Amino acid sequence: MIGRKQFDETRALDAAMTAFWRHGFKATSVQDLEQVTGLSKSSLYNAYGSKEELFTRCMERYSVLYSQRLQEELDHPDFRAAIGGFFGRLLDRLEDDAVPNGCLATMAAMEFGASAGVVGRRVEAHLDWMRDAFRRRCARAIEDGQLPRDRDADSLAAMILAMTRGVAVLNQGHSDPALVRDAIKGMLAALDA
Amino acid sequence: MIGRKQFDETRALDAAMTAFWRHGFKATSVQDLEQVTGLSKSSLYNAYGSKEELFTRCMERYSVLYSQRLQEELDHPDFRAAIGGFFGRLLDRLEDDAVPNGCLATMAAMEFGASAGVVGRRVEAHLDWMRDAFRRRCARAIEDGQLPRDRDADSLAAMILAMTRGVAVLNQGHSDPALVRDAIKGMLAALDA
DNA sequence: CTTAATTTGAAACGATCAGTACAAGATAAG
DNA sequence: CTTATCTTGTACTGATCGTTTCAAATTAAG
Repeated sequence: MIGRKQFDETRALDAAMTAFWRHGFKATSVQDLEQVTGLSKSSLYNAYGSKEELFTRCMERYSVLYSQRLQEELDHPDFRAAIGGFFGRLLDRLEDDAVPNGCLATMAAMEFGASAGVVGRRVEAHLDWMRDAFRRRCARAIEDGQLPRDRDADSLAAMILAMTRGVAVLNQGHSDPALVRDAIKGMLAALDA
Repeated sequence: MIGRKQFDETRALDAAMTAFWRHGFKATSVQDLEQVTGLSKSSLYNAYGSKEELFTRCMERYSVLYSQRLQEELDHPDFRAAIGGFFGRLLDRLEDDAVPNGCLATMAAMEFGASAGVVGRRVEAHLDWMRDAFRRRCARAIEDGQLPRDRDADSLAAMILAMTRGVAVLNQGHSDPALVRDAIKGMLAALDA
């Protein structure tokens, strides 16, 4: 098929995102991307420029589709319900077979590190953005008395952020789903005390 | 140089481990391994069999050199000091420039997943082994009254395990070392309450 | 000294990698 | 209908991938 563009860029992006998410950046070849998107090399390079640019587009899309939705849970007025809801939905997603295990952003963090490259900067920005959402929610809980006044929103938010990365690793690296459930349960119990 | 073996296998293993740790499995080529070990392909393949076998040897060595040492901190009779000591030493290591960022086991978990392969099984075993150490320490704290009786050692241990993975990801994916420090601080505060 | 065992360097293996060149084919504007 | 523009399929690029082969070189045993 030739002439005007034959495919839905968003649909192709989703397919590529899933492939990266499942296997990582390096382990996903351009040939793999051809298969999952149904496109040819020419179309891929014409539409996205390079494998790395396509990956960053996938990270953007991942943020919109998954991270943003999760953050909405934090709006719940009850702090405990907000955090519980966040991790509850995260847990649902981790156990959903229709979606890959682990977390694309966490995978990118481990594979690219805090490098000077485009991806590294995007990883860092993603972490900052998520931490900020947690921090705001914790500060609000301290303000309205749902958390003791002597709690520190900054460090609490950093811990919650670390937990999101931790459960992603456990979900990716261990076949027992109860491990992630227990970790979340343990965190919620610690927050309650 | 030919005849009897010309190199120290352990020294070569350490060099390979560091390279894998720094760049990941796929991103470390056999050519890279030749460079950092100073050995030729023949010697590497003669000594270790394959890249993947060499990697599993590196994981074993990593366990001995780093994870075991960390677990010794858990022996401290005071629970809070035990956990604080564990994460304090972990933090020291993460901020030590002489050692790569992140964590080899966490990297392996993300790169290989809970796959059927040899590495995947080793990742799972590593997680089980660490969780067990935390669980035993928590159970002891519940028994001797340093933790409330209604705490659950299983889920607490899972949470602590998740935190170890989480801070490794943050250390790898963010250039600000304060982020990891804050996360640990937040966890210790939550455990205290 | 002879012989068997072992390690090493060099070269090559086919496969796969990301990326490109280019012409054929289709559309849209005139 | 003509022409300019854009997309796509095919083929190919040089580089690099992990691994193997093999003979030269050295040692250890008989």
